Amino acid sequence: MSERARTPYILLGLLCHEPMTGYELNATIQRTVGHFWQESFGQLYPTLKDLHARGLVSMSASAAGGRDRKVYTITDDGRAALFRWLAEPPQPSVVRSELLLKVFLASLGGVDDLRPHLEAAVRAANAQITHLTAVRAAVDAEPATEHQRRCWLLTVDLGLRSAEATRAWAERALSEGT
Amino acid sequence: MSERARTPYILLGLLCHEPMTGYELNATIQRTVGHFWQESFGQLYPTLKDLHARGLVSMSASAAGGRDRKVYTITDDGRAALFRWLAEPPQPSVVRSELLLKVFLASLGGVDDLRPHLEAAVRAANAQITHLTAVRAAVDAEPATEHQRRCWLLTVDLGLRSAEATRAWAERALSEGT
DNA sequence: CTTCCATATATCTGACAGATATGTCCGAAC
DNA sequence: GTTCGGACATATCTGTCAGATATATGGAAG
Repeated sequence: MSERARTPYILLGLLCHEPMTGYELNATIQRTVGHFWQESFGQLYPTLKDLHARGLVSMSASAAGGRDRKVYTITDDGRAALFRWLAEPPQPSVVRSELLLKVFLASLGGVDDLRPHLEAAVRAANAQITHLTAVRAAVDAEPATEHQRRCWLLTVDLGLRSAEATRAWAERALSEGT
Repeated sequence: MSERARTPYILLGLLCHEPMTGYELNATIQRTVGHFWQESFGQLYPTLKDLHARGLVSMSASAAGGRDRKVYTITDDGRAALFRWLAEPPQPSVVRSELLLKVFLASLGGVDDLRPHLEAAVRAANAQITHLTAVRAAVDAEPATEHQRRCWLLTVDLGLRSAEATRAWAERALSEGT
């Protein structure tokens, strides 16, 4: 686990609130930050193992009672590592838009191929707006401090603005498409 | 090279315009689609080798005259593969915003740590807007058809809208920050 | 009673970014 | 005239990560 890895920190961040299993961590990520952050089990489980080996989390396994279950709890070292990382300037995200690539390359094959892609983009943006509006409503229902809700709503807000910008762009491109 | 790989297609797309070396392909990518697509040499050179092995591009090496130089030209098979891919619906991009992750987790450590990150985001958005405005001006100077310019400008336009949305969001977050 | 879904863990493959290594050619400073 | 830096040019290696796959349990619906 080098400098660049970020999976450790989202896990440490969520474990600050309460101890969880890997499965629960994944579900929580999807529910709370799924609109701007994804994790996969292929990344999650090895990272938890590594975090445990480095003493940033502690683990309590309960194979008894049938179902496998490993509950992870953040340690003081883990909290320290997280806060150190949070203070560092965030690295710019690597963007790779397949939609825009196809728009750019559409100059090769005619705009007719492009229309379905733009229509799909409008539908996706609308779905995203619907989803984020529901998330925004859910945040208020969440048992959390006012400050926590404000930070969370901030992330939802940028998601909404981006989705709306994308929708407006795609609709304009469709109406202009000669 | 599986179904999911997209590096091959940007290379094929650019080689539709003119034969190029790997180095020139990288420079062209940065100049034309750098605002929404990046490539690295570690991905580019092996992909060109593979594309050649599969007969989607032809290669003409000229080690003579000192400097190494391999010029790649797209084949009919390459063009066919590209157009097949362009017709497929674009896969949604995986988003992973380190800035938003730190905003979300800021509920743990106080907003004071957040302000420098938001100020950096405003600066980055301004830089991006400046850059894309310059790109937009450069597109008109480019020797290309009207249709090509339209497709290209469309990608620049979404970049500008996104950057403006991000700037507005970050400025609002800063002014609201109690 | 079995089929389907949520819970739960784990590994493997392939895509990809970033770093590193190596070497040439050319123009400018010195 | 030579050395130094930057553009040109190729290539590989490491580590991060997404997605697919494998495996197994418990509970609810049918």
